[in-house]
Amino acid sequence: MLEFAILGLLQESPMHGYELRKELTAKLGAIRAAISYGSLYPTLRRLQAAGWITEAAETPATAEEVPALTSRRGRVVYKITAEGKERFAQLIAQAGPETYDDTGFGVHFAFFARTDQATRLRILEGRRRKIEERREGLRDVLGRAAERLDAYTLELQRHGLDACEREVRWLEELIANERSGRAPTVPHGTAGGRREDNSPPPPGETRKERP
Amino acid sequence: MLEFAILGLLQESPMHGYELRKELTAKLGAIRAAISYGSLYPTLRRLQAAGWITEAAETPATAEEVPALTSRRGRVVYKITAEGKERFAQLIAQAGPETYDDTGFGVHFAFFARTDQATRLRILEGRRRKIEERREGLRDVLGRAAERLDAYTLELQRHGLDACEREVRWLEELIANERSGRAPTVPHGTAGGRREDNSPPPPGETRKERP
DNA sequence: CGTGCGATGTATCGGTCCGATACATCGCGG
DNA sequence: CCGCGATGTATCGGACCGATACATCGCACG
Repeated sequence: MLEFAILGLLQESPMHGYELRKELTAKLGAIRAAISYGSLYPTLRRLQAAGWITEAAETPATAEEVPALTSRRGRVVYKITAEGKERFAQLIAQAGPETYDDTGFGVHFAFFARTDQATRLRILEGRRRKIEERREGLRDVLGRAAERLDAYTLELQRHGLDACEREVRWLEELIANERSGRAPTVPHGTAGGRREDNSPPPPGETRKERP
Repeated sequence: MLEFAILGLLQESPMHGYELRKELTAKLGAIRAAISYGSLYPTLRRLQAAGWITEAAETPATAEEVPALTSRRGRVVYKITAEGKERFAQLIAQAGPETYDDTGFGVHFAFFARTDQATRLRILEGRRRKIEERREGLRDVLGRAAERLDAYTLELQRHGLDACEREVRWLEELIANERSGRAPTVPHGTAGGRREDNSPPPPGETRKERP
């Protein structure tokens, strides 16, 4: 998951670890707490070893300079390689079961702007299926096993069930939207859909809407 | 977290691993997917080594019998020890930061029937605080950084924000309910609050309703 | 002027938990 | 009688977290 997210972010621009974490936190804030350095740095090493990212060595001020004072480690900027882009595309295409769990789905969704429509639809539907299953499980427990459980546990299940139903509805809207070929914005009542998205030209896909 | 849940469940009755997993799944179904054996069995060993649970050896049919045919491993039933109960009480009392994250809160909530009212209140309020912080973070991103993010990412944040607001409201209700000393049931429309819970005498608290 | 502190920045270590895998037993239907 | 799905215990490698350590930079406050 982290691998996927890093590869996705580095496609927008080269970054160093600290920055990467901040961007990750901003982009995935709805999904999970801040990523830990204890996973970030080892993963960066792994990706570099695999050849999917490379160090881009912070502009050393016209060479000559920098007399290695105190060894001056400085920030390590990473950028994605061609192989890395390939890897990312491959990770998008093949959807394992982990693509539909809470974190996996969230991360994939966050990079939908770099995902082609067919895949978006597939992921959205897979997620819906998974949530529907969880919902049925909760309904079962609330129906059949209700007597065995205490009031607090039951309340927890009810709240969970509520969240499931809500998410299914959300997914339905997104799927319908996606099928009709329109932009992602869902009619939300408040917080009217800002559109525009002046981000860097989404490479290849997403540019269905030709001006 | 797993340690806490196991100790909590084994207080209701002795169980073997497989059974434990099923009960865990039923009780925590709203929170997380089924627990993995890859964590369950090692944790059981750890708890046993610490002296918090012991093997209760499935009734060996009046001894003598069982000629070790094919070594007959059979099911291993665990039960909680006095030290284990102490440990559980201690884990309830001390609330670290992990008590308020999604999983930690869920697990603690699931055992609220074994938690005294003051602690319930403290946990509920801690959780509310945490969710409010997450909510503010999302509002910030949706306000300030909205232009930098693509439409899908924004939609994800909106959905997350929605979930936060909903959970805060849920917590408010629970807290109000708790303060007024009443039972946990939240006015939900459907599924009126069943009470009873004939499990072993909840130690000290929760037994407001004496027959 | 210095000094200390919070933000920036890289890195490791131990521990928890997951997913895959393996393997044995039991009861039941074909 | 055979297979197959449920029951049941167990291990291994890997992902990720939380705590911790340490170094640099800028600036506010004395």
